[in-house]
Amino acid sequence: MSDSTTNHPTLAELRHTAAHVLAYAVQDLFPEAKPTIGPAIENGFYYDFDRAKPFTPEDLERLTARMREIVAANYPMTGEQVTRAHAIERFAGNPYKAEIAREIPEGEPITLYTIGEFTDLCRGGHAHTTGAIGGSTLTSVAGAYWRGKETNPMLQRIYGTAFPTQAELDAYLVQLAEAHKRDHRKLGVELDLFTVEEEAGGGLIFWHPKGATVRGIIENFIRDGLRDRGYQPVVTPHIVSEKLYEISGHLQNYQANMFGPIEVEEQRFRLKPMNCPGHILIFKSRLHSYRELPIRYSEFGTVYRYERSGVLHGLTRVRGFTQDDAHLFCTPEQLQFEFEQTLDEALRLMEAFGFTDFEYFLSTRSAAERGETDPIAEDAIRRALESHHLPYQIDEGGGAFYGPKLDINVRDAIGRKWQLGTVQVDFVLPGRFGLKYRAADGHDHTPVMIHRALAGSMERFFGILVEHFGGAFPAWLAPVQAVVVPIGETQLEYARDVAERLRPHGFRIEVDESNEKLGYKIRHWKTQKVPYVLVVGKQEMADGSVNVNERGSETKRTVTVDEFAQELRQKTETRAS
RNA sequence: GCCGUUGUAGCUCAGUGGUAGAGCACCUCAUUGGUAAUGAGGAGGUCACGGGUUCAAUCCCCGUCAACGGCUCCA
Repeated sequence: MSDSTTNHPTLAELRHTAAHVLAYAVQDLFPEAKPTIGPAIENGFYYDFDRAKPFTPEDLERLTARMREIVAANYPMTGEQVTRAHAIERFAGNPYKAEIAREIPEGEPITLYTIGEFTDLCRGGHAHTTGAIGGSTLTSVAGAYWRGKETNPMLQRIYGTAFPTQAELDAYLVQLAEAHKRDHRKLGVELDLFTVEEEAGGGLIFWHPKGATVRGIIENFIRDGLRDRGYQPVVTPHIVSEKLYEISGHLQNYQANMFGPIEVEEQRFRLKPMNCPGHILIFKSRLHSYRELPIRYSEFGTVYRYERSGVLHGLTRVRGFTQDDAHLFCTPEQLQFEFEQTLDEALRLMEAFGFTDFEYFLSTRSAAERGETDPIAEDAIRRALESHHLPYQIDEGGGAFYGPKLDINVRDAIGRKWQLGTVQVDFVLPGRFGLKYRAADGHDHTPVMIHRALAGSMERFFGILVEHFGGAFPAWLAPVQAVVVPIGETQLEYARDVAERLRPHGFRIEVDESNEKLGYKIRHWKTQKVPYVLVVGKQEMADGSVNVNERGSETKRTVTVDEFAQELRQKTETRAS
């Protein structure tokens, strides 16, 4: 790094500078706390301190006030290069800093940076002065292990964020509030979509009628795609003999994520953590000719994986979930085409659900796991990405234990990233299970497998959709598409009649039979984010119409029931947003 | 699992060492109201659970459980 401080700092440099400012403030107010490391991160920065007592929210307030003074003082950030011996001596009272100084490779410069009365061992990359920080705030405290290792001492981590201007900080805080409003856990309760029940245990999802309705629509969409691309449905058990997972390698490679054994009549069973072994057994149950390939088995397969209680989170990190899973068995020659078809289908799915911003990761197996087929598998993935002109990043060692994979991440409506689909190439499991097909040469050959889940898990996909749409599902997805609201009791029969005329079209229609005033009823359904409220009063009853109050629109219009049906049909068929 | 925070009505939250409150939601009655909250009444709580201190604990202390924020970001 040639220039370690700059007049036009990047956001990361600015935030790294803010981390120094925080450490300075901590040095002033809590001199006993030992600073360790404090990098910039995606949405701000943190700094870890070794201190016996945790920081309280009041401590954060005091620190924020002190940081403001340090920023206002506009201290210049000055750097100096020192010898290793000097650095180690300088931080003799701080074993963490001393450890870092000792570990800096020979030949790399060791630098100290100072603002005001605070000097830190630091690689550099800062704003020129503390005054460059226009807006900064501390957000939370958390425990964190030194260097992320559970066996190391726990430090106190303070999180914060910083921006060049106060206005940008304010905008960020507004975005945080927006994210909070869209939180699928909150909307899940408010819109009666799903719950996690304490009596049942964490990480297990109860889908209420409205959530299950949306899930059904998503599943139908996926099923249509599977049918069109020649997949066959299969169904496999949730619990099978442990022996199956010995053969597959899951017991050796995946045990930490599996629920423990269940013993029945001296046989050990396991809840399935993945669907592939089951699908493999179906493939293996009889001989296959090369003429049958590719064989594509699909299943909405529910799997159970052990996750530590502390990491469970709403619908996005759970212990039981259903994958839109499928396994393709093909010849090596067919691999490339099948992989590309799968990628096409993944893109069709995500675009239909309103995602436009994607990131692709090619995850390879770790050096220890790699075999001679890995380059072939990786090449298939790379060629598929390149033929689609899709940019991608490489995640080394992030692959499945049986092979490399392509992961697709999306950005939602407020810019957050989520991992959705995964497509994996597997030369390993077919061999382990002794899978064969009879080739044109009359000999048996081992097929190649593709594992793929495009939505990933129904739970996670649904949770992401809830946040993406902020609970306001487009008409084709909404659990209730329209509510017929009579103004007074005398229109109730007519309202029911309207609903009965719409339902045969397959529309999801409710009638508001409550004894409330019109304004109340409108408000209720608006807060429930129903796409259409159909108001019917004397006039509408007289001419067989409905007054359409559409979500997101101020204008009302009166149309016949048939006209409305046509409009809703059109929106549903085109999956209009 | 580990660190921190929080557990009071279905939800959001007040509150006190002397047996518990509001708003919304729910139920009943009146009202039949033309586009985001009609009025009145009612029901609803082992104050997360277990132990301790105290004449007395929802409140203080200890433990357990759960939820939430983190525990990947490397001077």
